[in-house]
Amino acid sequence: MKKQPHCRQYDLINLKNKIINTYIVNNIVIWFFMNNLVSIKSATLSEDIAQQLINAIVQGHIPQGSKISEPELAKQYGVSRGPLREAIVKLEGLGLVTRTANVGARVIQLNIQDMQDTFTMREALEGMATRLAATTMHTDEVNSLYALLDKHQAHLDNNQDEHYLQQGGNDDFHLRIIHASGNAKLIRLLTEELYAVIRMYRRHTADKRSDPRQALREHRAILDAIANHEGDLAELLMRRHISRSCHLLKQAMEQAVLASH
Amino acid sequence: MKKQPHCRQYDLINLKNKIINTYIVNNIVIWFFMNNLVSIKSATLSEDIAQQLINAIVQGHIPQGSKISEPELAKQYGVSRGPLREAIVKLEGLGLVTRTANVGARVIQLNIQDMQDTFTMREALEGMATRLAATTMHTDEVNSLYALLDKHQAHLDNNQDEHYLQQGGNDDFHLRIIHASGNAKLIRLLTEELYAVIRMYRRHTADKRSDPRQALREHRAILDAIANHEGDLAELLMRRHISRSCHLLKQAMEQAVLASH
DNA sequence: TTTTTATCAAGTGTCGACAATCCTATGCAG
DNA sequence: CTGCATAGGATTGTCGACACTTGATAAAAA
Repeated sequence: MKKQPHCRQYDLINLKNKIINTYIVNNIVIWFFMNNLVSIKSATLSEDIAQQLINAIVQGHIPQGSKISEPELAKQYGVSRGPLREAIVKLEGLGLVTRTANVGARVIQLNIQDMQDTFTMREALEGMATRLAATTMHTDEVNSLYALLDKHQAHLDNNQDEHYLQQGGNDDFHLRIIHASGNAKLIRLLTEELYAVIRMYRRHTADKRSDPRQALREHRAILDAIANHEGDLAELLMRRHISRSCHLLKQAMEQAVLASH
Repeated sequence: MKKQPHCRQYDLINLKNKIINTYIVNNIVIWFFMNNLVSIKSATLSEDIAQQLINAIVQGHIPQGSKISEPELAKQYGVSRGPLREAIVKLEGLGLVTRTANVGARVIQLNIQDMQDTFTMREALEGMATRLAATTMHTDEVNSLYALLDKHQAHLDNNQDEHYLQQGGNDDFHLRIIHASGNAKLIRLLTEELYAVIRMYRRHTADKRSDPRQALREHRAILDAIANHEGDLAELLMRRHISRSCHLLKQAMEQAVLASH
């Protein structure tokens, strides 16, 4: 078999008269063949392992507080310890594990104090993102967000698929506002680093206390402020919204602690 | 020579009737012998290399935008490529370098947009830290900070050693407020991750426009608000203070760009 | 019994080597 | 001269092996 030719960043290559479009985004290689997705994989093993580890930790397959054994995981994922260690270093940077020299890595232990600290940071950052979005967001993007909220409303009225809002749907609104801020640093920190821990907290506490209708009302108020380009108000409302969800999560965690005794 | 016994975390060991106190803090090993500092070094090579690389980049010994060659640096620091790679992964997490698969790492290129994005994040985070500090700071800590500002005032009145304020002295005030917030996540992000890039920006732009007396006045106003436990006001003042320094830095960078043409 | 010391397997930190990929230079065809 | 294909050196990604540390167990001393 002929050796595969080079695939460069955002490159269009011609392989035996077949047009293959190759993208490399964030070190993830994506192959299109005649506009159809052919293959998608990380360019390096360590990227791959890191992503798998993040998912495993967030979803609880690797329990919180447990020790991470390098030889064991290496065997499990079928790689050597080199890429695995790189992945662990990355997880340490994300705050998902803590490492001690000559001892090893340990998955973080969730607790109320840490959760509040995290949500306080999120409050500050996402509040700022909302303020920025309010000053720069275009009318069509605002309308698109209104349509998203209408869809959420429809989901609630039909009283079906309520899980959708609790899972990804609720995040859509937040993520799109964050991206609308246009601040690359802010986007990276909130969406790549902080959200891993936040999703972990939500995953591990079945927050049935949260009221989707109340959340939707707050989302509408925030979007109204953005549509009117009222940065101050938008930031204030977003901070209150996050602070409130933090409070609810705290109650759920306290209840879980009581139930376990 | 007898083999050295184990030195565990926060351990007190007895080596041939000599009392040696061993601390391991943040993977940095510190040895005391009869209350005198004997030796201090990182527990692992990668920690050591990472710290040296951070300093080299922040102080410009490794120029911005330059490519990082693993074999070259490994030879230079006298280590193998393994620990060096771990250090580079860490630097990527700090946002000091960007990595591309199969190509390598590159020191970030400073520019005005990135600087503004960074300072906007800092504004949000340090504003929140100031708000938290205003609600929790004790009287003695407030007085200690007033003493610090008086010292700064004395430095200014003597019109000597003005460099002290520009360098570390100015940061003292900010760092102590951040620590007073009591939010561990916030402290780590601001002091360990963000400040590396911020120091890099200040280092590479001789910001002679900044007026130490004005900065000192603003510091006093912030501290007054903290002393009165006015969280809202303290946050507002800190954000304005940071926004102003961002504006000055931007002017300096624009001037530097013009001068280089 | 209690405390100290020695021993040992498991795990982590580090290294050198090989395979895969990228970048540059050279040659060739048009 | 320009554009494309190929070849080569240099760099990155990955692997297996070895030295040192750790934590626990067993032996020895008080």
